[in-house]
Amino acid sequence: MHLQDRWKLIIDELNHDRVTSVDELTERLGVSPATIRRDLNELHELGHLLRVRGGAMRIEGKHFSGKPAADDRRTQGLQGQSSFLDSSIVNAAAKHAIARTALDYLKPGASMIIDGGTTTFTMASLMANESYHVLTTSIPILQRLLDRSKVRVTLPGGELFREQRIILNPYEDGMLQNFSAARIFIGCQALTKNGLMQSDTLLVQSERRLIERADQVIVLADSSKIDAPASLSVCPLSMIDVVITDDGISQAAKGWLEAAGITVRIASVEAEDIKATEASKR
Amino acid sequence: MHLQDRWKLIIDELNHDRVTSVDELTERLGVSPATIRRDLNELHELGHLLRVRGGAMRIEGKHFSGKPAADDRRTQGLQGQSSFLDSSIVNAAAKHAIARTALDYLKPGASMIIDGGTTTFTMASLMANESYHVLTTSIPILQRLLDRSKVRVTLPGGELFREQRIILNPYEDGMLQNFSAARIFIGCQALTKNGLMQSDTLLVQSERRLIERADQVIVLADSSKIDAPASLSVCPLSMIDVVITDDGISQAAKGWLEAAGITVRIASVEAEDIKATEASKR
DNA sequence: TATGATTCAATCATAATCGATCACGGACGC
DNA sequence: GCGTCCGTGATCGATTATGATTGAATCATA
Repeated sequence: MHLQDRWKLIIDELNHDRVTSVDELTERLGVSPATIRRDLNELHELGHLLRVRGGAMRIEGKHFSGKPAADDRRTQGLQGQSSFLDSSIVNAAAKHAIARTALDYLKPGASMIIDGGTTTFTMASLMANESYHVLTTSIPILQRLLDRSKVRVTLPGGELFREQRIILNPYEDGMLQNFSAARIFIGCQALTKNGLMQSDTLLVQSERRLIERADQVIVLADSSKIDAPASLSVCPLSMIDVVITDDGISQAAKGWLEAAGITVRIASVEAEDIKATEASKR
Repeated sequence: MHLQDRWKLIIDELNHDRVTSVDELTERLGVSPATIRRDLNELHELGHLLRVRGGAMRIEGKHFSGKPAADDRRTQGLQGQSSFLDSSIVNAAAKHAIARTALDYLKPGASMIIDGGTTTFTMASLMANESYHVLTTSIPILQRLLDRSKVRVTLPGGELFREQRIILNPYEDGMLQNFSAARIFIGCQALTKNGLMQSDTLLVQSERRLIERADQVIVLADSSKIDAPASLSVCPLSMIDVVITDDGISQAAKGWLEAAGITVRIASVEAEDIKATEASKR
């Protein structure tokens, strides 16, 4: 019984029952309450469930009972709403590693833009409570940052788009005009030779604007996104500075990314371990 | 049997029965009356039911047939927001009645501004899913309106102020400039002859701007707010069009409000229902 | 208005749960 | 073989929920 197996079973359990308890999971998974608590806390941190006293509760909007594939694909586009059913646990691990690696590019005092998306959402979840200044259009990320007391959060004005869970002003820039960020962290539907791709028109609009306000563009994309199908181009490769991905990327893909002048950063599980080690030394 | 389970069962019970008693819940859930009372009080404070002597009553217009999801989301949305809802339980019934009465002033298609605050938050909770257009600076209200698919929600851009849970741009109007609302629904710290009062400088700033963008100003203030102490004036009485309060308001206060040209609307606290409830139990 | 019954909030004692910490044991590389 | 590292389980003090008790408040009835 490994960590990933347990996590999957816990999520399954919550997809079935609205709430579950530490005791129940202890019995069902055959591990100690301490381990269950650790798992629940971590899953809570990553936004996959809601920790409550005595157990955990499902996050509404993450429950797709019975209807497997079709729904899951649909939810992939939803900001911060991906359930474990969308992508394999392995993929989640990759996203986690990528998000952690992205943290290297933060430094206290810096301004940054964080776009909506599952990986950037994970990144926001892992962010330390430091004196960052974050601009985001994503409601889930806003919620995540609510309890980081040192993080300044700015929202551009606009209208709420429920499906994407973003705030967007189609007509003017509003707050954006005054905001200038050192970096933008951005997810995507796909990354191809044509550039950064999305499949949602609204996202394209939103992201094009955001990219303009940042000096450096950092793309968070797990390797399944590379050369994946998507219809709309947000920006060409030439505008991208860094791509953070996992070790599933092909040499060929790495090649044409670097040929476009992009720094390709590979977040492996080992790299994550190293980071954890370094962190614990301090 | 944990808190979340009990709460769900209590809400289910009310969805089925409209009223329920402490005794009945005690027996059905197998916990002590003390726990039931605590639960009912908390649920009342969170706006999920109406506490009455001996038990609890369903909030009219808040019946979520069969599907637990709707209720769960509400319960969930309130996690970690108890600091936001720190009003006394005594006034909760009044606030609820006031919020309900305020709904009379809505009509589909209308634009409105909803200010932050406990009473306006309750109002947003009770709002039907109609084609309203709402501008708000309040994060909790935004969260509440997330699942009202027909309601257009607009946010002014700006920075997050955690303590007040609002988005505010101290320097410019942003989206506000383009927004024009038929009405603004606004809460307050106090309502005196000097006008609408707050005690938080940020709120004053924010509210002054909002009031300017609305044709009609509707104040939601339970009677304890009348002539209560507060230091900062948001606007004079002359700018207020309607005050919705409960029947605890004194004749004198009603007098000087009406003398200022204000329509005073008194929301009945459903006293009849409560009496009928108790009678039917015996 | 007076009285008894019921309900209530406040208080305290107990039990459950939690997070932090340490110890054990297997996996892995040297 | 040997040590290091990570995940797990166990322990302990602290926190939090629950249940019982009590006196006050509220209500129904006379």
